[in-house]
Amino acid sequence: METRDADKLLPRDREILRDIIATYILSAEPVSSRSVAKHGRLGLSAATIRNVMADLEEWGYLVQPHTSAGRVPTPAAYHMFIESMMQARKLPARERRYIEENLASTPADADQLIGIASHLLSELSQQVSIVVAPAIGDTVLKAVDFVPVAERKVLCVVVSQAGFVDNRLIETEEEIPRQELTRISNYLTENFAGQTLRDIRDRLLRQMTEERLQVDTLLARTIELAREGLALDSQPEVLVDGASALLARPELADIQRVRRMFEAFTDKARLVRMLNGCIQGGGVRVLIGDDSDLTSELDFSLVASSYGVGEQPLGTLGIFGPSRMEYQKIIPLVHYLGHTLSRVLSETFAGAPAERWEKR
Amino acid sequence: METRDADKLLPRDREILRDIIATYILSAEPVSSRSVAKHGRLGLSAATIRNVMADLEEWGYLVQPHTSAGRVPTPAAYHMFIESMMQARKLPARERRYIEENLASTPADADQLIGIASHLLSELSQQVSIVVAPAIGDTVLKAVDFVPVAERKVLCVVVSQAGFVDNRLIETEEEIPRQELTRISNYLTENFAGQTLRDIRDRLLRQMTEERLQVDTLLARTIELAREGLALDSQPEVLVDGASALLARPELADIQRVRRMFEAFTDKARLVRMLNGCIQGGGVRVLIGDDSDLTSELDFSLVASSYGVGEQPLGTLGIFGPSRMEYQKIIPLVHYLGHTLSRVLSETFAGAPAERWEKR
DNA sequence: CTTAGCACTCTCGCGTGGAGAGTGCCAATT
DNA sequence: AATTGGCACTCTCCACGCGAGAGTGCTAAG
Repeated sequence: METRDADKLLPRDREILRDIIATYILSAEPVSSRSVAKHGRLGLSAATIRNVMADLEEWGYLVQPHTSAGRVPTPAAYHMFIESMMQARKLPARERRYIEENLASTPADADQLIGIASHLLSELSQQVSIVVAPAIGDTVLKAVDFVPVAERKVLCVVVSQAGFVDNRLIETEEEIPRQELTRISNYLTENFAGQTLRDIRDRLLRQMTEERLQVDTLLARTIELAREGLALDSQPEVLVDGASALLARPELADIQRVRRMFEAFTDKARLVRMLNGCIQGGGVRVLIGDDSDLTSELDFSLVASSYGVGEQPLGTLGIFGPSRMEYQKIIPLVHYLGHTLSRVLSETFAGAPAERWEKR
Repeated sequence: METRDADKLLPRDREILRDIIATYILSAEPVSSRSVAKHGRLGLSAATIRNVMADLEEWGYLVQPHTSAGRVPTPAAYHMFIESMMQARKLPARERRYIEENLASTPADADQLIGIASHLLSELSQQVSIVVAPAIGDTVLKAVDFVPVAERKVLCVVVSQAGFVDNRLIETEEEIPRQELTRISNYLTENFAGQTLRDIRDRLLRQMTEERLQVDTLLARTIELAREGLALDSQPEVLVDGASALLARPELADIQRVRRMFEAFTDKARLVRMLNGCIQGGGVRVLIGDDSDLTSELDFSLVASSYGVGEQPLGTLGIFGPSRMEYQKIIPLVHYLGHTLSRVLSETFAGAPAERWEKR
């Protein structure tokens, strides 16, 4: 099977392939030569279409499930379709407004925002949405606070620049009075706001080794609390929403696939790895079929985009569903939502408008 | 069909019913008279068993899917089984240790703890676990903190006595300097710790109307922040875990049921209502079949228990699965986990051992 | 190069029929 | 009077086959 580049195809062949893909996306059933001949605006007979289809199969753009069935697009076909056969439709004004209303109307902290974004994605696409929150170690500090909750137990609350809140319980070696905790909170917040947790922790630990001998108790305690409280080993959070809508689709008629899909969602680490492969560049990335083990097993695709504040990408958001998805709708949706989430985060928490997340 | 109380049944009938239920729980297939005759320790012939089974069907403890199929227990049968036919096996030491290691080894805040508990439940039962976090309005305040995150945007962080952390973004009418926010945090924490958020908010609002005229700006701001920050309208959080394990079970062979199940999980409000029906009393409650719309639709059961700190119940935790579940294992598991979670929460955050959550 | 025609292939739905499992009932037994 | 063996009956499940329908590939004609 010799593959053939997009520009090697004749315009007519491209048109036929486009028709087949578009039809299949809507119908979920193998497309026959007859239906292309009827529907297509080319005025060709079914027999001619058949010849072209045989060629397209040879180039690797179509497969048939069995002899005497219609044909189904391959991942390569979808890629070409997205690349050069569809015009990404602008997101309808209704949906833009809906997103705007839900995401930008009432003030919400960043964790709530990504929850809303996840829900919007799955609701508007009727597919599964996946949103990855920022990894804690990379977030830029806005404020730290230490709250005593029990004897020798201190709760460390970290607020990141982008408005994400994380907390962690620390067991201290000795009881630290409330006032001192407040002083330490203030000290850390005033001196280290604007740096990433990773940097702060490293600096404090270095400081500790340098001044080990003449260290005073306050500083020692500060370092102790920071070492524990700013630990970064935790996995980024992953939100998955809308799984039940997917179950309505014909490709999930058999339980085994449903199960594999759910197992895929359960393996958060793999999801994160996959999603984060898409984080470079501000645009939308699409993984189809062979691009990743996860998508190829199931004949699924992933449409993903990153979001962030100002220059800095923070997390990823995307849609996971059958390869046969309406890319003309899904891609603008993911793009718009990534952009809007970034904008809202920037406006709310940084006070400055986003630059990098240009409007499309 | 006249139902008949448990004590009206002859010992032999009870023994046979017990056998049928136990067999069905393991096999998931209608139980025949022959298999009872063979397996049972009664030394009766299949024909005799058949007569008894016909009676049991008449009393409402068994049904047959169709003539010439074995029989299946009804919800009434399960209830009787749980009530008086099984000895709740003690949880194996291995599992106790496993729970202990995961729940009580490293310090974790309450939100992490309920996450771990949820995961343990589903892992050890191979069923779906559901954990309901405390409703924010009912939690007892340990500390409040206001963190400025942007111009006129303040993040309110509330830590409850039991170690739950919640936060909410507030938009203030005018910019409030950081130092003043700290003073307000301290004021609220020192004066109101130990009361529920609901009470605090009510008291502050009343105070406001009383002193409206000669109110000073600091107090006004305090009230403004408290009104917004301690708002209680939010739904309690619900954690659902282990759905993929359930898909392996034979009762979910058809997609429609899987879908209904997922839709049930998505409707958090209903879940919470159902779970909270179980919150009274420290023990384990079991809902089967007709007890609730949710369980009857699917032939599912819910085994639930509440957890809390000291005297106060805070949330609910439980297992949701086919009625045909191994109650002898599941009930002790839910009981033990509810108890352990309560104990850990109490030890960590209240400093005092639980009394109400007695050891079994 | 296109197209009509045709033979060929494969799936799918449907009815049939037999095997198997389980029951209900009756008559015999203890 | 309770228990049991025997037997006819019912219902499910599966395998088989058959025919209809859909779609293709190929060939020969336009």
